[in-house]
Amino acid sequence: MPDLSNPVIVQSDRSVLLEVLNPLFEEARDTLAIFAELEKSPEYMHTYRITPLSLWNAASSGVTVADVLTGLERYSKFPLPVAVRTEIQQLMGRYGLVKLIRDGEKLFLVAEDPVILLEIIRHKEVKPLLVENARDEDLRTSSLTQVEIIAEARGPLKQLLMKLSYPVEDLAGYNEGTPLELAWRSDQPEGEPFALRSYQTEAVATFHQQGSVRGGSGVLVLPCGAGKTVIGMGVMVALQCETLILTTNNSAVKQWLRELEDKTTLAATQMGEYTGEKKEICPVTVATYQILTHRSSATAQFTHFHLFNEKNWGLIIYDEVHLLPAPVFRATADLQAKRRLGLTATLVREDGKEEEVFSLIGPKKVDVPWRLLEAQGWIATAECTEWRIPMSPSRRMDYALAEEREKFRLAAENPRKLERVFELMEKHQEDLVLVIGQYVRQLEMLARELKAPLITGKTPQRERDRLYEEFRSGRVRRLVVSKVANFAIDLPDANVAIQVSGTFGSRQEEAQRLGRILRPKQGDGKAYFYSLVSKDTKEQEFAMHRQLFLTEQGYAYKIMIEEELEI
DNA sequence: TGAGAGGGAA
DNA sequence: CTAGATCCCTCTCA
Repeated sequence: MPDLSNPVIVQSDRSVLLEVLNPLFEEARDTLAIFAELEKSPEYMHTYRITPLSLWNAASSGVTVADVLTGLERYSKFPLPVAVRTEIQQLMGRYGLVKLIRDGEKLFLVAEDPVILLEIIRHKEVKPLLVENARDEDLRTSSLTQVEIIAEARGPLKQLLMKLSYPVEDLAGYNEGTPLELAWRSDQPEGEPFALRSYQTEAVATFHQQGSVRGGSGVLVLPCGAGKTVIGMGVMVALQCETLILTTNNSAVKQWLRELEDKTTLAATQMGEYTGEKKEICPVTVATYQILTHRSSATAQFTHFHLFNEKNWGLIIYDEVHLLPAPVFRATADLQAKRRLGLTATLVREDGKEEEVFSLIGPKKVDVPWRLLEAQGWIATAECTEWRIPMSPSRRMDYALAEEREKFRLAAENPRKLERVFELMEKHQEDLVLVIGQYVRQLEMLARELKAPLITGKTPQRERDRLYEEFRSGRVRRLVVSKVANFAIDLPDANVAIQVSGTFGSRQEEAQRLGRILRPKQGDGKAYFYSLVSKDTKEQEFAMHRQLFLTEQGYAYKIMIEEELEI
């Protein structure tokens, strides 16, 4: 029976339309997020797509075909297209059709259905990954259900089978690594003893699975502010082994070390950093991705890959796994016998290598919904507004005549944004406001007009520290910041962010910037995020793409349109 | 030994 | 697609 009051339309190409203004929108969105990817999020109608990977990620975190189908049926206006129903069954059923298991030192690829196994081992790229006598035609009988593979081929085989649409369930287990004793510190320096939040405890347990082969590798998806570091440390405490932590930049390295020192019993001598600055190798070592991707100019070899073998790591933590660079994937393919924990706020990568994450780090284990955190008061409620601001008639003319590549910048630097910034400043006099933008020229102008300090990449660290401190103490209530805001985790919290320009459509960027203002606040506890874009321009289009991530995370954007001036 | 500038990379 | 920022290495200067 059609029920037109429902918010969802499922189409036979596996795309899903969701009405934003429908009373069931939020419920339906939270359901779709479990097994579908958000593709577009304009004001009134969001588009999701059910992909093989989104189904496999769901399957690996325990979601069943029945869950998906009933979820879709509950919110759908029309009966599910039969084709979609069968495709979901077939695709989702493929996860776990083939498994990797271990018997002593040997690794086997296993399938209950001999036909599937035969299809796989006949494949010419699979063949070289099997042990020699398994390649022999004569050994293949119609009832063959397992075949030995070369142990080193564990990673490459999983990648290859992913391409052939047979996502492998890897149950071959792990090396324990060198043991390392560590625990949470009971003597917290600052009052309250430290305790994991309930969803953090659950996340650790789901990853760990009491050390069984079902746990031990995979990705935890946690919204900004959910405490990724804490969960990483929780896994370390559960596993008690030497650990390599890989992260995006130097300040994140410092942050991990600070947190480890503050919250665990590890002694300072047991942890170190492996970066451009220092090359320490300790039982717990924190390194940047960048140092691993560095090649010697003479030999073009990766200079620091030896770090992976310097110690018998029992766990590798991939912080912000959506940013993990390609060479590190290659190294990780050879590390499949080590436990691997990926941490991220989103599975979506701008380079589209989501399948590599699934094959080589592991499938999604846990997805902590943003709404849970908000409901429990761990993050602030944010009000997001996009202001569409027209350009002056003369600028519109310039825009129309400009080269493709100049258009974006012309729109981004629309001087009429300044008036809106002043108005917002007026409204938020008592608040701590960050003005964030992409073009230094534009920001210099804004800083001058607002009489606020400016921080860009050129600002020396000392100067930054001083300004951060002034801001933190409230002596300075406005800061103008460039792209440094995307990376600097030491930037103090604010409760208002005004984005005057952003890059071409990076979803992560928007998220990082919003993350700046999401810590719970005093007062009305609310955070405000404003994005200023020039009306009817490329900038407006790119803004839509950026907002995808926030919509995915459960934020609603309010669109405000400024009136044209009379000519 | 450490700070700082300059260049290349992704 | 740009412009901007970061990181790593190397070199120089005290």
